[in-house]
Amino acid sequence: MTDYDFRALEEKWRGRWADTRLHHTADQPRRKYTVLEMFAYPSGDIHMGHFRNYTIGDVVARFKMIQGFDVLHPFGWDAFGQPAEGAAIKRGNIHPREWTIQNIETGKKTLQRMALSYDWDREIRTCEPEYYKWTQWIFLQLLKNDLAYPSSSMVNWCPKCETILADEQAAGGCWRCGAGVVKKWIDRCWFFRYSRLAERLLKDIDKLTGWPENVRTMQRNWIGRSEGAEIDFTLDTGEKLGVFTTRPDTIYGVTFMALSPESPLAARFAKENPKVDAYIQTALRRTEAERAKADKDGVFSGHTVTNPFNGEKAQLWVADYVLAGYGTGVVMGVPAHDQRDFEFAKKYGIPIKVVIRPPAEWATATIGIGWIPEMLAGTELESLDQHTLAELFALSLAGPDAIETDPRISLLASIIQSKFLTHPDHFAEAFVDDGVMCNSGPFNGLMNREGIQKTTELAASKGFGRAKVNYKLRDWLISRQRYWGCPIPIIHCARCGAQPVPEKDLPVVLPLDITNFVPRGRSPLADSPAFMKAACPKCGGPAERDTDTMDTFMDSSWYQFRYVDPRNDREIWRKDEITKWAPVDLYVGGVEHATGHCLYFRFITKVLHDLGWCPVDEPALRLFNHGMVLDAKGEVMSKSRGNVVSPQAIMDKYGVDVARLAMFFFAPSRDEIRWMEEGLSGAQRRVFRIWSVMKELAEKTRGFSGTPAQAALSTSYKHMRLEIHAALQKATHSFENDLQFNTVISGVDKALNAYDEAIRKPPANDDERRALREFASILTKVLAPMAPFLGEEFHEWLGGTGSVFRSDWPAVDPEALKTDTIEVPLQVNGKLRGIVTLPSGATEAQLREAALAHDAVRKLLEGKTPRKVIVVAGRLVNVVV
RNA sequence: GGGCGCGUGGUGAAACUGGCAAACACGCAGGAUUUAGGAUCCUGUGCCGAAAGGCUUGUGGGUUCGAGUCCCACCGCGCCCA
Repeated sequence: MTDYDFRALEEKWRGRWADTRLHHTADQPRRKYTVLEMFAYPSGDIHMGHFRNYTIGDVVARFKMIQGFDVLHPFGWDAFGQPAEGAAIKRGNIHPREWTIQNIETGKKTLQRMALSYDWDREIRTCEPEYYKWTQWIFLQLLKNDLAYPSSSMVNWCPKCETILADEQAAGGCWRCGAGVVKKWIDRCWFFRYSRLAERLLKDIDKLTGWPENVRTMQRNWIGRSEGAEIDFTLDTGEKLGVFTTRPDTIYGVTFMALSPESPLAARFAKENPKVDAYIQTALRRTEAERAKADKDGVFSGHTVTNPFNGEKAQLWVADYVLAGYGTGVVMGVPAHDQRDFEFAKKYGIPIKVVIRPPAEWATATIGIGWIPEMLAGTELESLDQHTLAELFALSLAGPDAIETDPRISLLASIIQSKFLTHPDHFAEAFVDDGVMCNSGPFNGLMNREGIQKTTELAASKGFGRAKVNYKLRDWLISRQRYWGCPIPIIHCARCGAQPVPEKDLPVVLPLDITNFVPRGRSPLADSPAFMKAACPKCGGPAERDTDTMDTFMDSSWYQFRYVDPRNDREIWRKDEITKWAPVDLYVGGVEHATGHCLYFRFITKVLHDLGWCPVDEPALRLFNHGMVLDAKGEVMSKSRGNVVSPQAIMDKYGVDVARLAMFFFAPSRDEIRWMEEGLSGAQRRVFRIWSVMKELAEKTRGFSGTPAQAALSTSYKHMRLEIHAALQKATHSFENDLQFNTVISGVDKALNAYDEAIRKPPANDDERRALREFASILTKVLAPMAPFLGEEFHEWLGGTGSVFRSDWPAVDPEALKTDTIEVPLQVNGKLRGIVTLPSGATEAQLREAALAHDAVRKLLEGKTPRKVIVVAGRLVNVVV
């Protein structure tokens, strides 16, 4: 039976923490540590994923507290967003704000139960004017520094949410509802010049040594830097048409050009050609996924372009495999050397012109030559053997250029040119590898890698092209046609155009008297005359407010630093406050934010740094991605599956400490875990055991303190001491580095097992009593970050005054980790054949001697001298026969 | 298709810079105690084998005195990007 009563324990310590303001942030930190978990979107109550995320951060925060750091560990709410409107529409009688606040209150209560060491005085909520005033202020700073601009544009549009999405939110379907994303023209929307910082965001990834390698790679790919050239083609209307390509070496292979359906030029052609118009209409209604399909299609625009390198004309098509975001929205079609162009050309019978000569093996294997002999019937090439034919064929792909080397090629080449190259059916795929340039005028014979440079140089010298770096990263479109978000602080005046709201007039308050949130393709704010009506800040004349609200990723792009001075209404924060706490030392959250939030968050940090508001230009030194919490079958928990485990129910039944320990023991923090009930009973048993051990120890060792004399301890007490110091070492390392709390707990278990073994014999002297006391003391400290209530209670039992989190972290005693003897495995030819016990200090010679004297080893040696004996000091001996 | 990561007992997992694979638990089996137990304690538990012994970290190669760990190929799974 146990008298462990978690309810009483929790109540007692929660009260003390409140009374002593334990989690209050220091005003003047000496040694600071800032730990942040990604804040929560308040939808319903806190779930298991949150529970895991936040307890992981809490362990580190509490560990740092015991170590004597002044910790900033705050929490807030990502409180704007569409689900609030969805709930309002569905239920009819609740306002998004009301729904949000209710959820925050519910969630906050749960978090407070979870014993998280948050300083709630610093709580922030992005939907409150005191917060979003500064979101708007940041917008104005961006505008002032030419980092924000208005535009009309073809945008990603989610037909279900009826709003614009940024590229990263549209990839693979709407990030929020999953619906297929289509394109739509929007007359007025705001962009941030993300691309202007692309190079810095990329380069500084190198500085993020505390970030997981996969996130760094994902960000690099996302930014997608590519080097190439921009070549000006001439449209038949006389206009220039700039095309970005990474393969200027294939410029002579251009047989067509393709425009993305969302490009303004395509829109223009649509007006003069109904077929083009019809195609664009269809294409824009397709989702990204549909557009990425294997079967490429397009329509001839009716126009041609001229290649400045050779004056050749190429048809200009509109094709939806060309994405608006790539370069200028035009690609040059080189079917012989690009797989997508190849498929497109094949479908529409566009010629394929080889300009990089593939090796013979490739040509015969991928193109196939079986069709050739038929064409050669009746010519002098009729009797060629397969091998020669293959070689000649590969050479002939270079066309007339290769004629001189062998007259037979001339004939074959002419067949190839006339029959084959215009009938691409024979090709199986494009040749995309490196090779020698051919059919490329002055560049013939160059390796194509070199050709990339040479063609670019030629274009530059002639003025029709230039070297260029392109990024996949597009500017960040932040306008959303939704109600529940931060209003964009812009006033539109018929005379003066878009004018920023003066800083003194911030915040532009989101009106609360809106009742209809049903998406109609425009912001509900447009229907509020009271909100819309404004005076132009420039001319004072009648004007209208911008109807849109900002992408909620904007709210979360700067919150990390608002915690340093969350109630400031005069400036975003006092500069000395941010200097105290920035950067974040540890940021904990899910990997799903790798390229979205985590990149925005870096972007805004850099902007604020450049403007002098932030001492660092990277927000977080270290990022830790925890694993997901799945159900017992390994499936994602969701309401629709009906497999949701609620942290509330677990805490009701087992208490917070048990719930936390169970979670930690399942797997390392970075791995996904399956939530299984057995884990809870196991954790509960462990807590009962620790409770009774501690109870006994607190009583029996009262009055003892200090380090026991190692020599006075019996073997089992020495071993107990070794295990508790090993656990301490493990904890010290793990709480700081890998966050593998499961191994810390197993270290505790091992120590407890060693204790059970030792205590079979009652302590024989005061040093053994001291060892027991030390054991209890270390156990308390190791446990405290993970199970804070137990930590506090045990600390008190051991006579500690004040909180365990204001005590100190014990040092590992190297003496305790030493053993008198070591067990040395003996191997013969790498196979384990025996174990000898030797004194710890045994020399290499002694190890060698002991090994060779060992029965099993001698038997296998059969009197022969070993060829070699490998002795690894303190580890093992391997005898090689 | 490209990039990254991961494959270890019945289960969750452990293994520092290559050095006794399976720590620590869960489960299971046997025992003790108990009015009882889904409580507690003890013992056992990778596989094959009666044992001696042999085998074992997805599969196949390689490097090494020695490989879960390093290298190559393949299979399977996951994530991200196309």
